[in-house]
Amino acid sequence: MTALLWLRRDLRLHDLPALVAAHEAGGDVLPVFVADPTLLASAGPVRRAHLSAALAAARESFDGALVVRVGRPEAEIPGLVREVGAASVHVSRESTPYGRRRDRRVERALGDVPLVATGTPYAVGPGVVRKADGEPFRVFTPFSRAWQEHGWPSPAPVPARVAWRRTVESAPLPWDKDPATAVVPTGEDAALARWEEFLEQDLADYDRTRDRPDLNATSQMSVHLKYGTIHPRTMLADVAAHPAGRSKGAQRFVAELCWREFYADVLWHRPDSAWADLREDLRGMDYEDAAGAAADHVRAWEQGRTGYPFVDAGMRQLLTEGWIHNRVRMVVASFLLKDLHVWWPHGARYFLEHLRDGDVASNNHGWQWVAGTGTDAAPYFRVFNPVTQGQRYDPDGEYVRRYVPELAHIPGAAVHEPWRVPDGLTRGYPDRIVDHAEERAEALRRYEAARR
DNA sequence: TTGCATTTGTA
DNA sequence: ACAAATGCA
Repeated sequence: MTALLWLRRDLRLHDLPALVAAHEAGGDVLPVFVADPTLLASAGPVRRAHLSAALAAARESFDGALVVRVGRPEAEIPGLVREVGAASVHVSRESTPYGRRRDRRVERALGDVPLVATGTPYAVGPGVVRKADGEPFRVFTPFSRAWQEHGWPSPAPVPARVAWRRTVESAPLPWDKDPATAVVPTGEDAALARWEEFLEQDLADYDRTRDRPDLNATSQMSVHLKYGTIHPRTMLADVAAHPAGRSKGAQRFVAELCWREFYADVLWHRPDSAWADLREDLRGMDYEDAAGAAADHVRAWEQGRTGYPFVDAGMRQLLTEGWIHNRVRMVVASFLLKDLHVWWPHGARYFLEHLRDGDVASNNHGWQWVAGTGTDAAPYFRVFNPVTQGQRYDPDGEYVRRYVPELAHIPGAAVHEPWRVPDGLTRGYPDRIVDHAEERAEALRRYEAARR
């Protein structure tokens, strides 16, 4: 008897309840990944290349047994079940709108063979934490308190001596590596190695260093959470057992993990919030046409040529590394939304295409947070100043100079305002495409008009 | 009902 | 200091 272990965003061996369930089914286990053309279509070359590398690493973790198929899951999974005579298919429960629809389709196509969901990619399953009246939370802080009080189980043990099924042909991994991917190690071993490094070097001071993109002090674990090369429950257990586990830094790190859980919970309750404004009263807001009148502005934003160095450094980090520091994500998002008056889904789609850690729940709700259309009250003051943000969080200008070579000749914090430096704009760096003070006022006007 | 909290900007 | 909206207990 064979149990299929269908991996989606769980490319690991440790702390994987669905693997425990597949093993306990009693026979051998066949791990499979289905490369779904629908999901691949929304991913740019960086994410596809990273997925390919993660699959290659997972195949090693699974002792060579991982089978990869390319096609629609509702065809590939039942086909593989027939091919090997599997009695059950085991997965982690999915919580995104597309994933939930897909799993319903696969369940129907499987007929009598059960699709068994065990666990989720979260410490607490989306939909579980509720207010006293049973309704979901709409604000992060109360959610995080209830989430902490609810708690989570210990990491799941790796079953001893899993009998991997090996008689099945696998498709080759169909995507090429790209230069950016080579610099970010992937796979379960790499995830654990990076995690240990972060615990040792940066956890204790995380509350003070996390907002500094010049320091490389963040965990860089988002990509590992995205592909499931580590489970957040493992991370929470390691933080709790760490000497600095009760420090301000550790508390802050746990809060960041909680943001991920909160946004998955919001998406669980409101699948439409992936691409539509949660706040209905702001749905009539006046936006610029990103493909029409604002096309030149949008292209400048995408290419990192807005004339605002902190914004441009972030957008160039995205293009070269497939990743942006979180503080800078908020600043570049605010610039597209509040300075260029473009609707947030345009930015969210661009991020998902280019970010190697692109995750619908975290990414799109993060964009809604910046837009002020999301779950938070208090959007009225949420217009980031691209210059003062740079001066505050990149105080020596090192982050800007790292990504914007046309400004490398300007020392110190002066790099944040090259238009005030005599030879600041002489090496090909553009002048500001808009005046921030004017556009901030315009954004507030549009916000007020929409609410009336 | 009322007090509290809110990844910020400008004065 | 204050802006000034909203969810939550």
